[in-house]
Amino acid sequence: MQNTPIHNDRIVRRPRVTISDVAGALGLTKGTVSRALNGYSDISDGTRQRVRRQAEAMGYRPLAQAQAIRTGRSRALGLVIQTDVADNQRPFLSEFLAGVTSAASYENWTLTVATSRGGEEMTDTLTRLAEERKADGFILPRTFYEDARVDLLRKMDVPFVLFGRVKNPAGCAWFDILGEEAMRQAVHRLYEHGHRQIAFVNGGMEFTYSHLRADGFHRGMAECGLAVDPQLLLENATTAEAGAQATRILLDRSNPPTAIVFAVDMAALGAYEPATALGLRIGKDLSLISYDGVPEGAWAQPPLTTFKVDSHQAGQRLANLLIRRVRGADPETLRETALAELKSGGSEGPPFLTSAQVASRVKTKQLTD
Amino acid sequence: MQNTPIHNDRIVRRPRVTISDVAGALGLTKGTVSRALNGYSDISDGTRQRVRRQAEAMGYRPLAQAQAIRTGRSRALGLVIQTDVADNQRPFLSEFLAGVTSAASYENWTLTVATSRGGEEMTDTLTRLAEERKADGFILPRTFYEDARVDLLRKMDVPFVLFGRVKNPAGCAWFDILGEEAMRQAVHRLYEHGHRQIAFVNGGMEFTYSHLRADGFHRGMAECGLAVDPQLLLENATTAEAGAQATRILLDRSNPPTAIVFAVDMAALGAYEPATALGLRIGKDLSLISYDGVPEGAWAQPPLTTFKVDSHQAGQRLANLLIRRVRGADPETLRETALAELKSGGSEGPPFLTSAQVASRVKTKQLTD
DNA sequence: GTTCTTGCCGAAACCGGTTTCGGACGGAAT
DNA sequence: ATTCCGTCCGAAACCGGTTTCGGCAAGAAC
Repeated sequence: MQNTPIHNDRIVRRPRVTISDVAGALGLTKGTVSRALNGYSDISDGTRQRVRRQAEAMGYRPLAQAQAIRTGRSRALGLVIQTDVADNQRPFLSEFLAGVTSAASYENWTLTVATSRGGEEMTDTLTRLAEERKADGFILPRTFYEDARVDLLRKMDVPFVLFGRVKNPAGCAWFDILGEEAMRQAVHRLYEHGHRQIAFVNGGMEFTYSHLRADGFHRGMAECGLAVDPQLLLENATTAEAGAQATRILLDRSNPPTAIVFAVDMAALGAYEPATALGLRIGKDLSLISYDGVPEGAWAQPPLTTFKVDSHQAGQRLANLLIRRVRGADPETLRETALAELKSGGSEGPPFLTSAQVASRVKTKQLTD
Repeated sequence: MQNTPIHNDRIVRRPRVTISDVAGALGLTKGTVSRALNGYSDISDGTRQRVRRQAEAMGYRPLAQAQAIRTGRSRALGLVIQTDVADNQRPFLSEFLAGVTSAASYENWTLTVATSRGGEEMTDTLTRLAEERKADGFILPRTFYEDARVDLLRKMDVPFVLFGRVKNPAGCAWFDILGEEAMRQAVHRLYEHGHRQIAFVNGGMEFTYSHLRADGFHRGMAECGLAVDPQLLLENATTAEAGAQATRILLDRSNPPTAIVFAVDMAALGAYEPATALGLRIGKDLSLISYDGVPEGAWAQPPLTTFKVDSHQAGQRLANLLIRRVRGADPETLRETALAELKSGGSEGPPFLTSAQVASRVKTKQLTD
């Protein structure tokens, strides 16, 4: 009997054009062809041209896997999505992926995706993907202020780019949307509407974006000559429930806000229910401006005014940056930012009530319930 | 000067444990170790045990890329997401990916993701991924009734599994949610509420699911002893706009429905605006039941009653099926289905009006506008 | 006319695996 | 004591690329 493996395998698959085929057709050796295509300096221009043309004509495409075992690089980007956090980025995942893969495939790269819940699994997954060379580098979405992934990849000397920023930016490349600028503009917009009592509900302080957006809010307030009332600052609201809770707290203050800036859409969406229950009309008695541009916002009544993030662009830029990073560019030269775009939805406008009137309406409503 | 490539490259990366390391530690050759680990019959049980243990102890993990250049398989699943269709699956992409990658990584496989707009690019992308062996097989989401991807992969003899079904199922493996069963139950539920005039708004007829859901609707109607009024059947509504348009048409009939079954959530969400504008209260004067479970549904007032799909499970099962398929299993043995789960939201209930009363209210409203 | 460069390419090793082939060894049959 | 046959492993080829090394030929320097 023949010597056979236990698993019986499928065979076939259309033969590919190999580098030897190209070399044979030109009467060269495969080593020469390889050097010609990879831009080595010891190949004459004439030969290089001939090789390029022939390879093109025969439809030769190097097998990334075969290259990888020698070079260690397989022309694959890595993306590990964390599935256990309340991630307002999720609705945009499709567009984000489209951005990443379109930029990647333009350079003939591909994208390897994995998921993880929790930091433990994240470390394992990143390590495994890097060691098995399923990814030459990583895009790290949703950065934390102090990010364990960054430490890990730095230590392993694996290239990466951040979607977002981090506390210690040394050696980091990134793309980010300037959320601080959006928050600043939100304050200005509300100020121009006539609001003076403006609250800010931030996201989770473990994320970098929360620190930045808080900065932006404070800057905006300062520029408008408004004092920030610590009573009107809340944190850690990334879900509708948390947003609702925050809204109730704010409206229960002695000097309730006439407008609230939310760092996160999902939290802002939570404001509708308690505000309505207290007899306050969104966009009139209570104005909201938020950030992200989640599709749910368009379905709220009135639709949520928000700063929308262009996820497709983000993915595209990140892929581009990472490819350059893997090819050896200095990370500190690979830093780009973009602005979020205001999508006015009707959840903000000139105040119909003063803070005092809001307070008394809330009191009244609470007594009658 | 040295002979150097144009791109200067990064070096290093922590050394891996190779098969030769394992072989050396045992005083065997790497060929023997390879056969031992791959279950060849010409290795004694004793040796196999020793090799297994040693490999485990040293933390040896074969490099999929290196295996691939000989075997043609790289332990990678392929997923190409079409980004140009109105895809109500998109909100679930994150969960779907989590399902796929968790099942894949359990078997030490990875996932390669690409996107495409349009069928042309789809063909190119699938071909490229298969030829470059970035994927050993594909998960095909969102199947069409007649699906070009299936024809292509059949011809190239590349393994695949469908998320959904197709017209000609020969040689196809799949996982699918029984949308027809959901539609059937929707009719029953509305019938029990007391509805007799039930409309059906289907999705795009190029998709298989639309044919199946139509079947389910008809079966449900027949089981309830209700005749299907062709005037109350519409198609090709997959967006809110299309759903709104369909709703206006239906309510303008001489015998308008008291309840509408939608094949797609996004279309159902479009019904709220025109119904409200015509003075009809959703869940009372007009009942809605739909399918998908998109998050937006929970934000509608009242929340949309819908059959929710478990995307995580779907991804998991599909990954599992595809791995078995690549390993050589007969595709016709790889077919699984699951049921969607009803998520009651308040958009349906006993009818407050008869069809005639709906008609007259619509007429009145239209005249006064 | 040598010798020294320099430009350019072939040859071969190498990457980390898989697979084929053949032979050493031991026990059973003759 | 041969012969024969399995069992089990080493050796080497192979997959499709990359990279090192050495050498040949032509032109420059002497």
